[in-house]
Amino acid sequence: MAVVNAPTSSAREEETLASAEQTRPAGRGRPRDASRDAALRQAAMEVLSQVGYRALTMDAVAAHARAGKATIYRRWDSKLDLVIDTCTQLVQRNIPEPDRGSIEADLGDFLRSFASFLTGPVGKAAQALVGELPHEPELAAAFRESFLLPQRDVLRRLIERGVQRGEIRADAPVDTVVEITGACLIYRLMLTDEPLDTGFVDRLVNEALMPLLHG
Amino acid sequence: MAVVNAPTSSAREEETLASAEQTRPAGRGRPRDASRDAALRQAAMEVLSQVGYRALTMDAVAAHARAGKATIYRRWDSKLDLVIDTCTQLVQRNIPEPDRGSIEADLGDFLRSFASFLTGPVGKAAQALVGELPHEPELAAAFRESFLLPQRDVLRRLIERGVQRGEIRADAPVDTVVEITGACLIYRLMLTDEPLDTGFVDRLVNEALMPLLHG
Amino acid sequence: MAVVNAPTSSAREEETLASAEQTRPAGRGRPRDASRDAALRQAAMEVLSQVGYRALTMDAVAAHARAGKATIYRRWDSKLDLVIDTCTQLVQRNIPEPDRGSIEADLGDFLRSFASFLTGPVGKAAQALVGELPHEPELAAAFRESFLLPQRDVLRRLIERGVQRGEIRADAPVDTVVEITGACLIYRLMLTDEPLDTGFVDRLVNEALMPLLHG
Amino acid sequence: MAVVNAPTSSAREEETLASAEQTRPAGRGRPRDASRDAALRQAAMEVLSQVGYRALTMDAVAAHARAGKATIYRRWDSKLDLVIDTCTQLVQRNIPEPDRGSIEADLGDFLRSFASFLTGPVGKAAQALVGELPHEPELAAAFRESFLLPQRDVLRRLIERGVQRGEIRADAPVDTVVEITGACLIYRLMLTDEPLDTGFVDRLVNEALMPLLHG
DNA sequence: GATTAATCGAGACGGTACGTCAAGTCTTGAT
DNA sequence: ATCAAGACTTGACGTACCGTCTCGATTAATC
Repeated sequence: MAVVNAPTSSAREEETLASAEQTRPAGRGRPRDASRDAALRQAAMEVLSQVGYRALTMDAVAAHARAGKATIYRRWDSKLDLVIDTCTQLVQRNIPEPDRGSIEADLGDFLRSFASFLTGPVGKAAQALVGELPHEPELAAAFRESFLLPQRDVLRRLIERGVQRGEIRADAPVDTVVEITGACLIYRLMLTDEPLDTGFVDRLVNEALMPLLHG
Repeated sequence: MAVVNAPTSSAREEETLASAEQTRPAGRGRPRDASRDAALRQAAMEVLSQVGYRALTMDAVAAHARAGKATIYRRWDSKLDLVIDTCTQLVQRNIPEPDRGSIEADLGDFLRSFASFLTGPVGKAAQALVGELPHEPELAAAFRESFLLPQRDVLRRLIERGVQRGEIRADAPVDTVVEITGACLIYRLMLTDEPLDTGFVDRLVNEALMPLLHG
Repeated sequence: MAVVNAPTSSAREEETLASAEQTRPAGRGRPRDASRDAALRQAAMEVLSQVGYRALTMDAVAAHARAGKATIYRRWDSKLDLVIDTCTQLVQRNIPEPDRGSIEADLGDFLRSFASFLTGPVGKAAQALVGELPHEPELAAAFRESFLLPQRDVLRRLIERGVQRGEIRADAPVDTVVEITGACLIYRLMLTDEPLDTGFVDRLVNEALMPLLHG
Repeated sequence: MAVVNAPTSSAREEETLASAEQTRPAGRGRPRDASRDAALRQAAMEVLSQVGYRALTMDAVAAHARAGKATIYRRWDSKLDLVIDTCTQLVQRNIPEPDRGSIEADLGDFLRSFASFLTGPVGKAAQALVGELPHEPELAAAFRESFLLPQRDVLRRLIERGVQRGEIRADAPVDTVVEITGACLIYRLMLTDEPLDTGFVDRLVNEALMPLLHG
């Protein structure tokens, strides 16, 4: 998977996609125009959320960004690579971690903000990638690392703080609650035609998460 | 969306995809060979589960079924249409409804069998379609009707029988439990690299569903 | 090459296309509808003179004649076969042989009538076939036998009568004159945009044919 | 009709096909690879003379030239267009104009070389196009301009030199002789199974053309 | 009069070529 | 070495046609 500002040939697969931003060694010729990165990613995002992954064409992205296709392929190896990087780029540091002293308040805050984030263009883009996951291990890894894990980790920390505060019983099924939470958000986002809104989040917290945690 | 054995132009969109099998009004020419329907659907299923949706080509399906491409396009409007119909066709009547007199036993039975069904080729195919849902309203409707609703309905009936038997408190959050169940299955199937197996199902029932129902 | 009213499998290649009309042995089932022959030939002729050989489709011919394609293929082996037979059918007995006692009058009469015949639909059809001649030996043979030879023979007889009457010197280059005549008619018909009309025929006779014959 | 190195949309129909070679206005992208033009034309010529016009497929031409089909369609609008251009390209400057001081020698020289040219692949290709002439006015114009007119013009000049030298009577039917000559060559080339060889040319000159010119 | 078999229109069938379009690579001149 | 532009190969797309086959419905000759 190509990495922005790194020679395509360099293999640094072990790194996280998130830390992809990196500079070319030094170079003798004209330096890369960093503004093209942003323009291309934005173009990709626009096209992706408008027509979906399958109907996204590299020519369309190039045209949207008034760029040449080579300028894209100099940065990313493939259409898939471009889309992955574009999406993960946006997820980074978009996950706030509330700490208001109450597990119920923290849960609500976090889920509401995460839900509204998923409702945006990133959510649409993510959905477009789901179909590719089984046949693209790299994509699958990146997807989990960028979309699933961070949300999971924040959530787990929230709950653990609640445990330490004594709000939650010690033997609460944390893993299960975390999984349920992620699953329900994604489910509504991608499969159901029901809204992923505040009402839903509140109901989820009150009827499922809190009861399970309180035992 | 084209319907087998009905002229493509005929609009009977209101019907369920499941009941799609239908005969042309009268027709004086050579009738459609019903065995081609099956052969094509099977070929589509094979190719789909082998290489995924994006890499599935109509030529490959045609070759697999020893059919001409026109024979495919006579029945379905597009690659997407073929795949949708092929999948929904398979989901029908694959959902058993256990009734062993105990909500816990019924839940376990049902989830185990549904999970193993999802793990099969149909699940793989379904995943390939998720990315298209936002841009294909018809597909979305068919998907929900075939994949989501039947499972939901069976589950709800299971729970309601439990309520009637007095196993479950009357004010249990049935809708939420139903949604959680579906969401968790799909989540594991499509997004996580963790297995959708018996252990997972049992844990889900014991740690989440039963507690929520018992209150 | 198939022959009307004869089983396709019967090989009677030695016969002239012209004598193609022939009856099936006896047969037990429903007899061929002779009126379909004519309808199909006429339909073929119409389509051929309208859109040319390449753009002629069997479906179009069938539709024009309100016939099924099988009804065509029962009579002719292929598109080419149909067209050949249709054309040669029309050439037969369309070549009058004038005998007014003067070579000049006979020549003029004959060429005028032949020219007007060529100007009709048969000429258009014939032109459509020229491109196939090099790759279809059977067609080439039929074409020569039906289009070229009869005209040549009549012409040669006309000239020989002139020789016998003493109008023409005995050592006139008859073969060459005959060839020139045919060549010039075809040339104007197929390649030139100049008309194949009475004026042209008269000029040909006066400026070329008669001088050559008189020496 | 498309023109090499000119955008297909540009309408410069008034120009001769022969002068078709032309450069795009300025163009900032990668310029057309001129070597592909030649490779494609040669491939077309090879396929054409091997299998004929009808059996010529664009895929075959592309494969022969190791080119993509898009590369063909970027230059020519259709199979017919490709073939026309390929042929007319070859005719240009293939017509020598002998001047040995004697009409008889000049005629013989010219006809022999033209006949041997026609006997080659270009002649075969030309034949394949005759059937399309009535339905393709552009083709017809190009065909006449490339195949018919140049030969006619050279011939007429030959004869006129003979007139000026006093070899030929002033009132010789030049037009008719010219037309006869072209007609007889084409006739043998395309319709007859008799050879278009030296013997035929000599006979034509001796028995028809010279007598008509000498009166 | 019932049977039989070949015909009829209609149109589905396998196959092949069509002309279009997208992915990813390469080549211009210019910066 | 980069940029925009766009030509390049490859390969799938969905359409159209050929020649074959299959359906129900005629239509004679045979039984």
